[in-house]
Amino acid sequence: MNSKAIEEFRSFNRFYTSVIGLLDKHILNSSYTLAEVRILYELYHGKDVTASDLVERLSIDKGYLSRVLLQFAKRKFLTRERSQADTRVVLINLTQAGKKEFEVLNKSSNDQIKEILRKLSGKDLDLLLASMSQIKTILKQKNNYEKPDQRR
Amino acid sequence: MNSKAIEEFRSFNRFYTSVIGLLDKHILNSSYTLAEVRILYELYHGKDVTASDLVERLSIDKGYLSRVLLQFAKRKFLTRERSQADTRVVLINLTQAGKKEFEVLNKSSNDQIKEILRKLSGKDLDLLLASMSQIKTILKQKNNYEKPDQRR
DNA sequence: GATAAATAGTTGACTTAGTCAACTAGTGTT
DNA sequence: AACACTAGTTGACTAAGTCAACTATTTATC
Repeated sequence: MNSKAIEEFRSFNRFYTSVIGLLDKHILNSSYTLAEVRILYELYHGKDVTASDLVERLSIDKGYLSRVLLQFAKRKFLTRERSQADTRVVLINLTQAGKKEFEVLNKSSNDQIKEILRKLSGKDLDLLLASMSQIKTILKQKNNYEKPDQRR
Repeated sequence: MNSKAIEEFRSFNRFYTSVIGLLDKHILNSSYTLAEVRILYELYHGKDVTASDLVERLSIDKGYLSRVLLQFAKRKFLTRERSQADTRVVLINLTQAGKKEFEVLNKSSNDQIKEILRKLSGKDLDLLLASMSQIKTILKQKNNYEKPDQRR
């Protein structure tokens, strides 16, 4: 099979790993774990999110998650209330403080990316976004990256 | 500024993070750390590599690296000899066993990617690779992802 | 040419993120 | 009612990575 293609694919992966690494490193200066940021992201973008939802979406250990959520609760970033329908599940929602916290992180990430994009010409920016969209649609159609394997 | 662009960029990053995560998870089944695999990769693709080289290229802690290299040396995956020119530096090279070890890992990764690419039509494959190359050239020109900040 | 400053790599001590398994409490199934 | 199953918590642990101090050597400065 086309080993050139494989090598190019892997070359891109290495390259993009370092891109993501750079962006992540930036966020990590904000004294939050990557996992924590992702959790905040999910909570910010959903309502009545459950721990199981997060476990599934983020492929994170539920024990670990439980502790992270406990920390967030202590810091008043979120509220947890038992579901009426099923009292085993806890519905999680960000408080105003939690939303604020996420927004600060989010803005900082946006600013960093803005800085990167600002350096590009309009044409390059268009090309870049088109290429990204292209890759997403091609890889999404056949594979299921969205839902990684279940975690305990 | 164009906040749509930022959101698309970030959306791609999230998506590709999960792609890479999936690929990495695969390698991680091989009882090697990601860092270890990268180290093997660098050693395989270069000769007389030094610890400092690796620290710079992989943005890895030199203490941690030192221990990983020690393990590899114990397992006879590599040789370390003092440089004549500068006796502080140690020149690292993979042994046959080390090369073999990397090749096994490498083949396993290749097979996994082959599996992904196999599902694509020839046209999609071309588009995919073209998009990847596009992204690389656009992002590389203005930013320096290749050389992350120095580590101690 | 001696002394200071810098660099390569090692070591020890430690922290933190994440894992694993066992457990409680509640729900669905027969 | 008994059984299996799911949601979430807790305790015990480990691997990965960090940080700082140290040795040995090289380079720069006076």
